[in-house]
Amino acid sequence: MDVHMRGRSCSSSTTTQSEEEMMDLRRGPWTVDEDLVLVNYIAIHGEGRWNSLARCAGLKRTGKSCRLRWLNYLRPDVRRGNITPEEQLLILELHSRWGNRWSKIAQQLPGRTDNEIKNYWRTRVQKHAKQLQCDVNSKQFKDVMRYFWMPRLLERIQAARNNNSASVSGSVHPGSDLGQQTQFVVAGPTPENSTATTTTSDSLLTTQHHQVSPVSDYSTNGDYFNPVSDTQNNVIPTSTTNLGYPETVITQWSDNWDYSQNGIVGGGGESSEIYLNQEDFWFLQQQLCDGI
DNA sequence: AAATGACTCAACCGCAGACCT
DNA sequence: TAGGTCTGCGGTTGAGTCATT
Repeated sequence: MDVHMRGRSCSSSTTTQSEEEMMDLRRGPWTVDEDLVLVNYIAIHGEGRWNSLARCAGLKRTGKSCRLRWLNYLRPDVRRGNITPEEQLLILELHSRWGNRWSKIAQQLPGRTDNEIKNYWRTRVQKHAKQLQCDVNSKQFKDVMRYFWMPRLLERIQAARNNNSASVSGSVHPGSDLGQQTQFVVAGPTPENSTATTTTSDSLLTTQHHQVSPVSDYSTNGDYFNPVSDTQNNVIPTSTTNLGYPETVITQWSDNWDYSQNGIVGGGGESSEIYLNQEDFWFLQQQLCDGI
């Protein structure tokens, strides 16, 4: 925080609770005018000292509210739009490492806010856990994430990279350091005793791609993972171990994921989310109940 | 076209720790 | 050093939007 903001340059000193109550502070959604006032004020004076900032800028808001509005919405480097597969992967990995440390996780995703990541986790990830009828912190669900969800995301990233490699070499997406810095730990029989593969994302992309069954022909039918037929019994060769699980399980899991469900976010095949249909959930639940 | 339910996400709240006087 | 204030974090809420019936 800027040291110069520590001083109380505005007319009044501290504002007591009762004074605040008398100032009929505004609450609820911000207006365009309020946004402009806040942005202009911060452009001149910098951020920080939110309570005095709110007073000096003439905003009838709490300092907290101003801070939140700035950090989560008005800041110029805030990224808008869907969470990309790369970001999803990073969130899953970092959450498995740090838990609900949203701000810490957000620091690893440039332009994303802790609020956004927290919302993503609650609306998407916890939803899957709920539908699988297991706790989001349970070992079973963590296994689903680690051994299935994350590899699928990696495949998706790999596929996207392959598609883009002709025109843009080596890019993940703007603002992401995924390709340069991030290390993932995904593989291994169990999180606790695993001989986990620690590698850069680039090499992991290659490695992981061989550890899970290949995706069926989404590139030609445009339907990322919509099993048309033969979803239970087809044998897809894998070149290495299937993370300690029987190959049939991995194959069946893979073939029952449905990426094509009409999107809550983005819609259809364009969605970056991974969805399950009812049969998928039933199947996964059976696997979980059987202890895989 | 209207009603209903599901979903998203901006914004709020309470708390803890840091900081200031 | 104590008390007050500020900041940042994680949890929660509810208005708005979209899809389905």
